[in-house]
Amino acid sequence: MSRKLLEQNGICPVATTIDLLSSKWKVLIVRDLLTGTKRYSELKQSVAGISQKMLTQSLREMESDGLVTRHAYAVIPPKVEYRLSDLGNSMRPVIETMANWGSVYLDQNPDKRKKLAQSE
Amino acid sequence: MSRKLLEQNGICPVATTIDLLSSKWKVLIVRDLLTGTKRYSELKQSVAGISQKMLTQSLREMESDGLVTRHAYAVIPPKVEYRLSDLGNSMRPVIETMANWGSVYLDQNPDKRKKLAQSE
DNA sequence: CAGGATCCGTAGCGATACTG
DNA sequence: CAGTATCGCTACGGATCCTG
Repeated sequence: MSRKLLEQNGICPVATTIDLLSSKWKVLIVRDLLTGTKRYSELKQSVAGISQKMLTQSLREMESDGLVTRHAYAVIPPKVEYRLSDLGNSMRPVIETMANWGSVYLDQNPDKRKKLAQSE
Repeated sequence: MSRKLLEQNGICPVATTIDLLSSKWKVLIVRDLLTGTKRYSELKQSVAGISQKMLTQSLREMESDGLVTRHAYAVIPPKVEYRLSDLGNSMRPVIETMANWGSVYLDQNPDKRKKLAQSE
C-alpha cells in the first residue's frame, strides 16, 4: 500500500521521496541524526512524542531502506547507536529546505507560533 | 492530533512544515499546482490514485491553511479552479528539493525504478 | 538499555450513492 | 462538473507488559 502511490504515479521523483520519508517520524529522525550519531534513548528523547514502538519500527524500516545504519555494542547495559548512511545524509538538503521554509513561516506568523507553543 | 507534534516538539521548523504538508496527497497537489492553475478534475487526474474525498478534503484544509486559493465560476457545468497562494508558491523550493533527491535516487537505483514501475 | 510482543481504539481512507 | 454525505473497514499507532 505504501507502494501504491508510486505504481499509480509512475515514477515521480517527488512521490519517490515521500515514499521513503513516509511518516513524519522518519523526517524527524533524519533531522536529529543529521547532527551525528545518536543512541536509541537519545532519539527517544529528541524526537519528542514518539513511542518506542514507532521509533523502533521507523528505524527498522529506514535501515532496510538504507537510510540508517545500526551499531549494537555487546555491553551491559546494551548500547545501540544509529547514524545516517550516505544515502540518509544525502537527504540533508531536503530537511534543510523544510527547516528554512518552516522558519520563515513561523517568523511571518508569530500568532501561530504562540498558539502552537502553548498546548492547543 | 495533527497539532500534537508541534506541541511536543516545541516550535521546530521542520515539524511546522510537516504539519502543513501533513499528508502525501498535499505534497503531490502542491507539486501539480506549481505548474499553474488547475481545475478540480485536472487535479483528480494528475494526482493519480487520489479519491475525490481525499482530494476535496485536502484542498479544503490547504485552503484554510492559506496554501491554496479556490475560484468557482457560476457556469453550467460548474468550473472550479485551484491555484497556489503566495504561501503555497513559497513551498516551491521544498518540493523541488524533494524532486531532486528523488531523481538522483532513482538514477542510482534503477532496480527500484523497475520494481516500482511494474506493479508490486 | 534496547527492544519484542499484544491488545485495542480510532482516525484515515476507499467505495458508494446522491445533488446543485 | 464539482462536490456532499454515509457506511464500513483496517492499519496506524499508543499503552502496557515482558526480556536479554
